[in-house]
Amino acid sequence: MKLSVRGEYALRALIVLGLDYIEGDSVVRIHEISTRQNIPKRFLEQILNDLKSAGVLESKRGIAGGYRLKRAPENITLAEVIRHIEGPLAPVSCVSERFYEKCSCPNEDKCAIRSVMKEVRDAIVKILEDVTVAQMCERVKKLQGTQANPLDYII
Amino acid sequence: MKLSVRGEYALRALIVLGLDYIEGDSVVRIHEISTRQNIPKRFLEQILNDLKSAGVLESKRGIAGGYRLKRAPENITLAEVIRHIEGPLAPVSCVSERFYEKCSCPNEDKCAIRSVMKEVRDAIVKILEDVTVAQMCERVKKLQGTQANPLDYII
DNA sequence: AAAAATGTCGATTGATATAGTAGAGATTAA
DNA sequence: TTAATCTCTACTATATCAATCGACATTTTT
Repeated sequence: MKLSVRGEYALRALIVLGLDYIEGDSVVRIHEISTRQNIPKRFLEQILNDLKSAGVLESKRGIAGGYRLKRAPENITLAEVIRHIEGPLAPVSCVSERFYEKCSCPNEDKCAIRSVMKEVRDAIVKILEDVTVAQMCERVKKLQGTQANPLDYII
Repeated sequence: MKLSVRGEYALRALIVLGLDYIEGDSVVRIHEISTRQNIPKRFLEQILNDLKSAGVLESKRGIAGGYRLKRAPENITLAEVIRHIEGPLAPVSCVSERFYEKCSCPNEDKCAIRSVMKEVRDAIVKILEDVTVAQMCERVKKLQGTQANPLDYII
């Protein structure tokens, strides 16, 4: 699958936004996410905007602007996010459900590689479709204890 | 993980060589593998040579030359092959056992993404470390019936 | 109305990886 | 000696990735 840096940044940003998520209109600035997660700001801009167009985030402009989750973190799976940012989860596109592409092998239906890669795909999808942003936030809390860890911030 | 074309070609070639594998000195020409599997010949040359230096294949030069498996197909796992051709199986190198690299997140030990990606890595590795070239050949036979399928060859 | 802090959008860049090609050489069997 | 093979190194074209930039739009505060 090989997650790109872009995809990793997306997930890191979503954790920040997930931890911040409260019903209400609270919003987090790009700059804050960038600083807390050590992500180049201009690059992060693109990514957040992309997640907005995916319907994962919403934004507020102007001086008190920023981003927040558009949906509850329980309803955002890693699979959805990664698919939107990176494309197929499958190791080869000839076994991808949503991004299928014919491959160059002589007979796709009877291809042994394909059958193995389908297993790999299923294993990946099973995990990534199960894990939500909310669960990632849980893990963060469990791993770090309930109070914010100073190391989470760049000084 | 995103298998590259190079990696896929390597596996396709290994299936041909696995099916051909008999104790003895029988050898398959690059040209034949290239034709049967629809792989650019000069590109395949590199790949087979690479698998040779990995200790997976051996070769014979000269007019009756070609390649064959150096070890029994039961002892060659897909994990080994892909790792040699492509590098890490893990989606991010900060969870790779053999190709570990530090990532840019603020605190790697307490990183939630890392913990998910570790699960993904384990799932991938479990499959790919289990499946051998011999098993791939079994699957081919099962999928195609015991006699060679004409579609296997480019006419 | 103006200023300042934010998000928005499209283009550009530099580095690296990928897929493939090319040429000259070494080895072996007939 | 010839012809068919593998071997080795280099090259190239294209795509992708990570990041940067500039100009613009929106909103709040003063």
